[in-house]
Amino acid sequence: MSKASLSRRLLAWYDRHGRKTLPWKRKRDAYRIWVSEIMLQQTQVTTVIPYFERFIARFPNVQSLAQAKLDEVLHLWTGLGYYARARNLHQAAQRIVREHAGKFPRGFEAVTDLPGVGRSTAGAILALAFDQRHPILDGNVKRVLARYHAIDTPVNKRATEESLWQLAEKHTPRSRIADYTQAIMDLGATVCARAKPQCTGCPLRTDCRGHRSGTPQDFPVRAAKQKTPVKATHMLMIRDARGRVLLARRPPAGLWGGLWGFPECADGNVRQWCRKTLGLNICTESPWPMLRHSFSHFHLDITPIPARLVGGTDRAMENAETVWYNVRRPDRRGLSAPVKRLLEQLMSIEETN
DNA sequence: AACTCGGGGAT
DNA sequence: ATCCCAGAGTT
Repeated sequence: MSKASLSRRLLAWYDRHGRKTLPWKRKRDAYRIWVSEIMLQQTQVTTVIPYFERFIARFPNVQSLAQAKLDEVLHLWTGLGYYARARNLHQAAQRIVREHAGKFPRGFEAVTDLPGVGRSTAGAILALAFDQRHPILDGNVKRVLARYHAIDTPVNKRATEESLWQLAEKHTPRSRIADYTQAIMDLGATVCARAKPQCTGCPLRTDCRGHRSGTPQDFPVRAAKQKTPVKATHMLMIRDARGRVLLARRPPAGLWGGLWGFPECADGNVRQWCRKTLGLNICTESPWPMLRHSFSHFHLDITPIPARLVGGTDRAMENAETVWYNVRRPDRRGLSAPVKRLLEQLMSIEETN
């Protein structure tokens, strides 16, 4: 047994080696901490930073976010993934303005009641913003605790996760909660990294059972998952006489919910599908090379098919759900990563014309 | 308790 | 190519 508690050693390490210059730590503002915590769900810090900077520059406070159009919020989320986070963030901002007079709530129940905020994110926000004592259990904490206690049951199982919550609660100190919360995440992100943990520099190594086992990298244990299936789709890049391309808004929920994308069809007669479904006559050109887009649960093989509109533009195709998009002048819409990439390729073709 | 939901960095 | 990341919501 070590003399000092885990939290005490962790805080001493944090005072020397913690990350204190992250953009959302420039000042202790619940709004900024909330936005950062949502962006950081299942997303690495280095990926989030430029998105966070742009988002805060455009929406510096909860009022500006609440008043924004969803299309613009999704636009600033384009490429970040998990777009339900953006929809929930927008809706939660409106509820904070309406139900909490524009002030971020300080009660745990009120915070978890906000869409997109669960047990761990609520704990992190309240700990980091208001120094309230709540445990968190994100990927970093799971890894640190699973190694420290050499937990050999899968962490992605219910029972293990519940015991990890108990350990997280037990280790959370009575004071300096904000620093401790940042400290255990920083340790997990740097010293106690997923690969090649640097145990030499770890303040917990004296009584870490994972380190004692000799193979700390074997923790945490995860249940094997089945291999990801492959799906296929065709994205129709229909261009009119002016070089504009047809985009349609996807359904508000589900995959890429609320984002704008190309009409998609399965394999078959593309021209016939287009006439029956969209009421448009087109002539297709030779397909572009297939591109694979990988999700956590399946791969999507995308075949981009450029096509020309035959005949005039149908007035019915200009409405709230469809638009003839000018690739030379991108506007503020949410786009999935592959659609954004294809639009940029279309634009570079326009440039050479 | 198991699925669904993105994209990218690291390996 | 796989793994996993400051997880939450739905079924």
